[in-house]
Amino acid sequence: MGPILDNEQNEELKVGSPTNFILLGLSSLSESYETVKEAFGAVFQQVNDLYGTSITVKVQSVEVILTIRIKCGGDLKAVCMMMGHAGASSKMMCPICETTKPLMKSWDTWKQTPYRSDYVTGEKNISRPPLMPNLKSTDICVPIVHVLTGLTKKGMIVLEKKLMGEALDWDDEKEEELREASRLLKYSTDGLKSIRDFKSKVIEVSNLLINQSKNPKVLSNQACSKYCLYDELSHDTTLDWDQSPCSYCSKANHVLCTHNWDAELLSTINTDGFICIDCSGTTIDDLIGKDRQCIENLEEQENEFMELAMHYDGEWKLLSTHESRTTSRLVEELKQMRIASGVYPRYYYDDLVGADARRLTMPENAARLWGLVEDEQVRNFGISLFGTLYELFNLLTTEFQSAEQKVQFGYLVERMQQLWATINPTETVPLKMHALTHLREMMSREGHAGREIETIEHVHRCLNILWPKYASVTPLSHRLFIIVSRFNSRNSLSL
DNA sequence: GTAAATTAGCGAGCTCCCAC
DNA sequence: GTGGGAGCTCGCTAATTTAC
Repeated sequence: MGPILDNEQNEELKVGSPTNFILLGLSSLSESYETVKEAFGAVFQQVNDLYGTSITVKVQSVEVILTIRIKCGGDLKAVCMMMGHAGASSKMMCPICETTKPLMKSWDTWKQTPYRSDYVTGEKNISRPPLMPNLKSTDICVPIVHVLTGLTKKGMIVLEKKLMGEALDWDDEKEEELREASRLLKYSTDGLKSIRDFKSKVIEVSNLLINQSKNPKVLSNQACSKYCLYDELSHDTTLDWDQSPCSYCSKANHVLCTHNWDAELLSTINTDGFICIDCSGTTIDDLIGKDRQCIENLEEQENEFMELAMHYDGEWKLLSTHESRTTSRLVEELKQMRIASGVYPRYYYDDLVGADARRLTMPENAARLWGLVEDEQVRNFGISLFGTLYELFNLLTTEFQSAEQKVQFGYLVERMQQLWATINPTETVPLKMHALTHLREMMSREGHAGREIETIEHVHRCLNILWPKYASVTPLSHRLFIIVSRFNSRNSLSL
């Protein structure tokens, strides 16, 4: 809820600042009519009852009576929901006026926009009771930037379909070369990454093999004497084999084959917890079986290691042409390749359209885009269209208090609609273009206050970010308290 | 200078609703 | 039942920043 005061406090109010807003409620439910009504029905009822009532306030020490006005705003979907409207796809698609879709199919009739006089459930696509029935159609405000950016984007899509196919004369063969280069680049970068991963895998496997083969507890002296091919060496008296006493008795019957182990390695062996054959209750056959299993496991590990090593060799040979080329360099090479191609590939076009819609309102960008179009007349209209949008955005950054600024706003909206109709004479009028007409009237009537509605969209976005951020805070009432505290009485909101 | 981490932007896919 | 328009979320990618 945002109070907009027409007194000396006005100077401190910043358009679009959370300072102007008091958060009355918060819900993580879906934006459907039923859930919103269930969650906030009582609040809407109270606000609705305030409509048209009077309060006495002091303005410069003089008591004056003010009549409370209630304004409803948000994106078109939210406005439709508030007024019980069926939605933008319905026949009488506008929640503010009684225009119909058929009228929108012609640029000659689309401006017939008689305001709705009432909101009767079951009539004129009002499918549910309005959440605030006291509100009139003139109380509905449309978020300005929301509409303008939407139109910018929509305009680009329409123009893309109509004009770009003809405007860009590209070389399909060359484009395929670039696609191939992109695929190679991806393979190269993935390959370089896989080599890094492989190196760490080699280290991991090596450590595993060393650790496993270091375990002396596997081989008992008896088992070793039967199994090991170097039995005669296993009793080498130059080595002290009996350094591993049993944990439960004094026996130290652990022996290792000298073929595999030298004194230095033996000194690194940890024999803590060793249990002799007698105390462990195992048989010689058990131990031999265990030994065999151990050897097989070792062989499996070695085979895996060798396979990886061979794979590594193959990978490296394949990627040797990219030796010393880092990811960044490869990316840069591809960029240069694209530039050197000498055509306007779709990549270039994608970059242009993929940018923020607002960026396209800059005259130089509009000129850059329209420079691609051969048709001089279309180019001129296009530049004018985006130039007009640019001027509209600029006007919104002003105080927007003087009559001249309001007239200028109306003129720019009119000009934009004319240009749009000239460029897209056979296109159905987009809903946001229709909303622009209401927006023009609203800005003229409400002045700078009309822009406050835009803040609602900002608030919506901020809350969508804040809510999951505090998801772990319980109980729910505490979470709500934190979020509301962050929101109310702040000059700015940092997320 | 390079790699890792972070951030912003975009498109696919979704729901909802209505017209045909 | 199908298609279209509106807006939303999610995941991917590119751009940017930060760390080494």
